[in-house]
Amino acid sequence: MRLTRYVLPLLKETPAEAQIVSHRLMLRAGMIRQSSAGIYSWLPFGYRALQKVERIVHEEQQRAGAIPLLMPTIQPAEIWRESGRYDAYGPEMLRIKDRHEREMLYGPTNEEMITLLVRDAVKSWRDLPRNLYHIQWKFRDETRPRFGVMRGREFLMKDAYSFDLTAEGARLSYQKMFVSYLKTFARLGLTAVPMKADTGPIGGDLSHEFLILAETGESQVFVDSQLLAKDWSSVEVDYEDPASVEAIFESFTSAYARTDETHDPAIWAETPAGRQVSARGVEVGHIFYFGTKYSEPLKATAIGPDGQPVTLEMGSYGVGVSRLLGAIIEASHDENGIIWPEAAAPFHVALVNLKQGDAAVDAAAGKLYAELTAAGVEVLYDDRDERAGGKFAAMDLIGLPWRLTVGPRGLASGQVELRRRKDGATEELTPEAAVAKLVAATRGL
RNA sequence: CGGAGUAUAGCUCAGCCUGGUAGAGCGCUACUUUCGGGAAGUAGAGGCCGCGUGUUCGAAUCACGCUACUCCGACCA
Repeated sequence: MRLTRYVLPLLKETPAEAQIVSHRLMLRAGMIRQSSAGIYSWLPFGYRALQKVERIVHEEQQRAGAIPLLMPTIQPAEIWRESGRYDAYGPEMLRIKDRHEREMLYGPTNEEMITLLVRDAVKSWRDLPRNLYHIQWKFRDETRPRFGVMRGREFLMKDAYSFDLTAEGARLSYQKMFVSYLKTFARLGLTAVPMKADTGPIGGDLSHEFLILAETGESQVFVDSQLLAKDWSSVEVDYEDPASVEAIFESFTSAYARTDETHDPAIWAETPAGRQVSARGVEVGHIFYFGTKYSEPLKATAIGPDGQPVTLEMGSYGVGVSRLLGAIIEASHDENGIIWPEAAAPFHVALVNLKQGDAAVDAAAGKLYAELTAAGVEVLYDDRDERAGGKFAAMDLIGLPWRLTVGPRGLASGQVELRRRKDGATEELTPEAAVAKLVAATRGL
């Protein structure tokens, strides 16, 4: 993409409303603009990042056996009456009426809707287990939205729902999603620590929140450093093998990791003092096993092998996709701007033409742009007629993983400059070598 | 939902106390010089001063009402 043909409204100064760094940087980098409290437009650059994250979530869900579908944002009130949640949900639910005075709502979550779909579509134990998910906008009318997309009212969420014949089966479904979350967050360059969460009336140990450690996190967390020291980036699993899934689940849940909600000082004390890490965290995922809480009132059953109907065992699994964008930036930035993890970066490379209008530089940069693009590398080509300092500052702000600089000085000796955003590592190399290196570095993203 | 604030140019803000027809910096447009880490000059464009009512000869400024937004707290992917 040529910057002169793009829409990337960068802000030099920090907008007054932004309190935390990710919100400031998302506004300054031209990713989002607020529409009303807790509701945002995603500008082209932010939308690309959102799509990158979405794609990774899709891939890891499907790898774990979940099946994508798409349910509506607007739901009829009656299905919530059927589950008994319509009155219980409270003012967080945005309730609306259509022209026929029918009561509708903007979905804050989809348990009812998916349960009804599955009730009609799944009749036999042979059709189980199943896990269905979608990535869809949700609305929760929070009393106090804040922190940009970290706590919006409208937000993009991945929600998966598992259906099993038995509680043991549901446990495996739960563990598969658990592992899938580990892999999803790892691909995004994040360490999202699974923490024991409240299970409500169901009880048991099958609810976890995944939190990214960040100073601006909303929750206080307590974690055994041994858990943080694990290798998060190369979790290998065979989803077809329950023992493999279980082993990973066990290895990531054995050490102490809790938020202030479930924190128990007595148990915490059993963790050696030298390993006790207390920090702040941002919740980016939450998974539950809740048994027949919805299948019971909504009468979702399947005929078992013995010919008798069985009420389905359910779990639900959420990832705050739009929130993840904020969380990634909270976890990865410096004083100059965003530092995108490679997998989430809106573009792979910022190609900087230092002397727009100079025939030799234009030609060299244009050739690099064409070759990289043809090779599948996503390039944002800064072909604006700006001074070097302004371009560098802008590119630092938007934080693409690589910056390839072409200028008359280097070109005189046949060199271009390749700089890595995350550590500033810089090298001079030929344009051909730069293309080769970038193609190799971005392969498989 | 309790408490506290804010609303003036695209952004950051001044002006309001003490009423007299709208300001700065950045950004934007044109030109000149400059040009490898946010350059300088000159000339421009850009405002129902959140909305309404009232007071007044006259309201960005005073009074009342409303709306939106932000912050602190209680709650949430």
